[in-house]
Amino acid sequence: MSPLSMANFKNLNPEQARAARHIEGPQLILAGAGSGKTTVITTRIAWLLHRGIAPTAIVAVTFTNKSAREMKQRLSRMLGKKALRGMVVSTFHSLGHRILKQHIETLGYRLPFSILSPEDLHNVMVDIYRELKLDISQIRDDGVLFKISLCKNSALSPHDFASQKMNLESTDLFCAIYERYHQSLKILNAVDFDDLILLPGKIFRQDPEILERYRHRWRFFMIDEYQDTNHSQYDFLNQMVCPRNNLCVVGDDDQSIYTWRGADINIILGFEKDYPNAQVVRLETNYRSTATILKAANQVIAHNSQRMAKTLRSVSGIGDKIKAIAAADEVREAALIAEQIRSLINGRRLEPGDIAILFRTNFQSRVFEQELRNRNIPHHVVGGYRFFDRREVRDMIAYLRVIANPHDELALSRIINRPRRGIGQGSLQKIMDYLLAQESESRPDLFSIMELIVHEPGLIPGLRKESISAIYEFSEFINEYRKRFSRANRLSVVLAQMISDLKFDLEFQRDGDNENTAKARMLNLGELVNMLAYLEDNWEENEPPDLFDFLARLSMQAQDNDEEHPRGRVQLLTLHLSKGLEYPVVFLSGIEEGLFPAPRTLEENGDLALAEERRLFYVGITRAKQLLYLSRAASRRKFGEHQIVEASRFWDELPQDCLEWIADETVEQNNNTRQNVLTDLLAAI
DNA sequence: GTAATAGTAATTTTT
DNA sequence: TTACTATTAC
Repeated sequence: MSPLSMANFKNLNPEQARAARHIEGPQLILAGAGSGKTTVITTRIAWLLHRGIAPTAIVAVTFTNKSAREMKQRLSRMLGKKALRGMVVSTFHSLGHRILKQHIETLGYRLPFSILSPEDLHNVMVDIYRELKLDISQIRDDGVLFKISLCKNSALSPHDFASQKMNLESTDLFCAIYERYHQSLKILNAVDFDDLILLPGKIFRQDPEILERYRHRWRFFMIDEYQDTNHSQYDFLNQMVCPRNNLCVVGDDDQSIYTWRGADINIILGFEKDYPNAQVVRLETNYRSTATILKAANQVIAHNSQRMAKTLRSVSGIGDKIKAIAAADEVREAALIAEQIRSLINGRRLEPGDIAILFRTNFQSRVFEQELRNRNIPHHVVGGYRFFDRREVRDMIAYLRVIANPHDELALSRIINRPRRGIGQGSLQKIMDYLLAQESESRPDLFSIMELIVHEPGLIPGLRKESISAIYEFSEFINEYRKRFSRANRLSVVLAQMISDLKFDLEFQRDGDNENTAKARMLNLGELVNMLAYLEDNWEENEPPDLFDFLARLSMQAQDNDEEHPRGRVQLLTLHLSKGLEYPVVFLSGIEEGLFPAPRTLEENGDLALAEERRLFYVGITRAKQLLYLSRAASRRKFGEHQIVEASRFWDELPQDCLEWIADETVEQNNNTRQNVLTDLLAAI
């Protein structure tokens, strides 16, 4: 063994070492929170390489792009970049995309294809509802898109899914919608997120030769966060792994928090049945948190009945008590937390970056932002209002999508009149009416119709002359840039050129933006250019990246570019996003009935949902290394109105002797009967 | 075809 | 409260 790997093993406890030394066959690592699983994974990969296994034979799958990136960084620090050449470290979705990029044509799609955003999918559904004469405003309430996604993630046929999960009369309707949905996607030459997993599995089944090629190349698989695997991922993976079953999975059933997305905890619970002779290793020593924090975590999770029993042991001291805060309302809650943070930074020599504020729902972040800003405490909202949600950014991405994939009518109709060029709703509707009247099998796409119109101005009656010449100029513009992008050796240069050609700055002024917002919007577009330049500079494949690669990256990595977790700032994030992260100080806020546990799932799914919410609580608690604060408000503004809220049932599940209450003076005063008057008064300030 | 206004609906969690 | 939609006036 090289001295390097010797040193690596020395730092592991016996169980960790046993897990890291495993090479062939199936292995299940049950890794409790903070038990050093990342170290085990990276050490095991080092061990595989040390034993002469080629990096190109290893695939490590993570749940988020962020953890993929971190794993890569850790590995290259340990072994050097060279040693990792050709190793796949990615999310399930990027892995699927990699395969589709090679083989999607066998399913009748063309390259490049588009990956549709939730917004695009909604638009697709609007058309389907119109066609079926259904009420468009019900799309959201029906949750059709959600159901379609769940159906795909469960690897069920629409019929099976519908008959299992819905009542009988809606089964046919669901199947009809499902079928139309896929026809639409096919016409757009586009896939949704779930297809990135589902379609590769389909290709494998349809074409064993392709599957065989991947089996030959990839011989060792490691899957992180296995408890969050869904059936479609399981199927995809299972095909590649067979028959060698060199599969090492790492997970913790207590941290399964994605069943609403089709993840099935039974997959990890059934691992030993699925893969007989599996080596099972339990990591129960926690190196992260104080004994007090762990005691709370253990006691909370013990309320769940269906779990692989385990208890985390602490190696740290007792530590401070858990601080509990009950504030008058959500503004006071945020203010108290901000004040605590201020004194932690001043008194305890903590950096803002050591601190995180966690919450159940995104909208809770606003008040915190406000209060932190008021006190000049540097902070950052992870994943909140996303860069990619900005209108101008989405517009520019739509341009790129049309240029890359001419069939992408969704993107095309988004930009056809942006900047305004005189092709308004009316004209677009006339064209679309004409299109929809064509036979659906052979119907041309919007873009080629536009070119036809130019040559044959009478094709669509009632189209104004001005509109026709605008259509001409627009399609010329797209064609010109399609040419430039395909010839360019620096895509980012062409993109910058295109942005300035489009004169978006003038458009922003016309929108009535003031000078500052217009500038900010231009800066956002500039940021898009930077991202493309960054991609070009750091591309590791042999062929240089094209627009398709850039777009894929944008849709799959939307949430985490390098700016996503800037150091040195208080981090604000949802509990879901906090999984896998740790902070010296954690504030877990809004622990109230009606908020956490979230009420909506409780109605539908009862105990199962409550158990998942509890796991989420457990995840939150175990993020903290030294100090944990739990808080709630007595009143919270909902839809602009104050409502009295109760303490969450989770409070009762905590060891009360570990809690130390911090008083909010306004709550003390509220013990008078003037409760409502006071909260209202406070809110008015 | 565009801009301004009034009216309405909404808050789980995300690759 | 905000954010999005539909209607109306220009």
